[in-house]
Amino acid sequence: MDFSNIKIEKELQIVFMGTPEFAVPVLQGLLDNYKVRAVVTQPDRKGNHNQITISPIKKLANDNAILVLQPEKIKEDYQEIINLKPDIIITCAYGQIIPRELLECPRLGCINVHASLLPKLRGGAPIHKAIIEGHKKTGITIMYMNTKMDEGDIITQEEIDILDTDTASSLHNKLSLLGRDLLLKTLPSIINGTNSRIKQDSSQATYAFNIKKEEERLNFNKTARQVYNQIRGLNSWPGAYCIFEGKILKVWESYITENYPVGFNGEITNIYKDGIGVKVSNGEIVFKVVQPEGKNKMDAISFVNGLRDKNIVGKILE
RNA sequence: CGCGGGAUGGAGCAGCUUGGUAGCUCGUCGGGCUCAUAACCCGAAGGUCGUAGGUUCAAAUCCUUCUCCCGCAA
Repeated sequence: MDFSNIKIEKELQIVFMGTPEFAVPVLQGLLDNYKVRAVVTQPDRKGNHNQITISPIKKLANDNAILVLQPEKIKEDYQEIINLKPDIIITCAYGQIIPRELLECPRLGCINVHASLLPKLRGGAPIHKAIIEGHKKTGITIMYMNTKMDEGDIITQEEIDILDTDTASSLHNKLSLLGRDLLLKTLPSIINGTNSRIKQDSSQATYAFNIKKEEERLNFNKTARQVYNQIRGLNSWPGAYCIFEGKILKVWESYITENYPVGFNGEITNIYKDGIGVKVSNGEIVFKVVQPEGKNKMDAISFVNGLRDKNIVGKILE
């Protein structure tokens, strides 16, 4: 065994930038194999009431006694990172565009772990969009960063199938682990300079920008398949919703039936043993797990049981 | 102190304004009917009404404290 390489790697100055749960396995993988000099993550945010939410990455960094930096605007506030003289910066779902000065700082460059097969699905919500748009496969791309969103040169990619039963949450977890593995597999070649570097074909690019509130709302004029994809594509965050009697009703789980009910799109067709049937343009979808405004998730039957007027067949969801 | 909803048997809710024997739809268990059933009928178990304190003859209900959950907004 040649331990000299490992020694060099251990002495690398690695800075990791990331924020949500998706980046946690990636950072953990790095920690298990390398020394991480510092972690950059988004500032703490105020949640409900006064509760302050710190990012999962900050939590992990704290547990490992690693320096944490949380610039409000990385675009202006990056000198502290440069002062660390990083050899390489690794980002994964950080949440802000990294400025040129920082990109040009590390001798091995800035590399990013992105959850799609670039140039497809550039942007902040590639996992959600892959499911919502009904893609059959997606994957992980390890790439060099530039000043634009997910447009840098590709180092390596790995593909994964999207199952019909996948949700954004399950796909998120698979991709997160795949991202970790692919990064660890690729990193040695980046460190010794033997990696490949392929320009993206921007004419093939598609985009997956962050989900807007309006994109979370169900549209029952669409097909059962489209509604189904939207529901599982937004599970377990932020959730698809519709309006029932003036209030938000989130829908977490559903399935498609073979029925072709008559009536308006959005009309409640039936109360089944395991859910609420709703008419859509080309058939019927059944809501299995829902969540009324201000309440916890519950199975749809419990929701019906708790209603004052349980006779909701014929009512319209908007 | 960003805005708002909520905590009541295993689940989901009502009751609180106008204090006075704990209610509804389910689930569970037992029995019945049935070729059969997720259907129907009969019966039973199961709750210190989130925590702590206060007012009162009497508090799920009124007042105050704390904890936790959730929607929106960031």
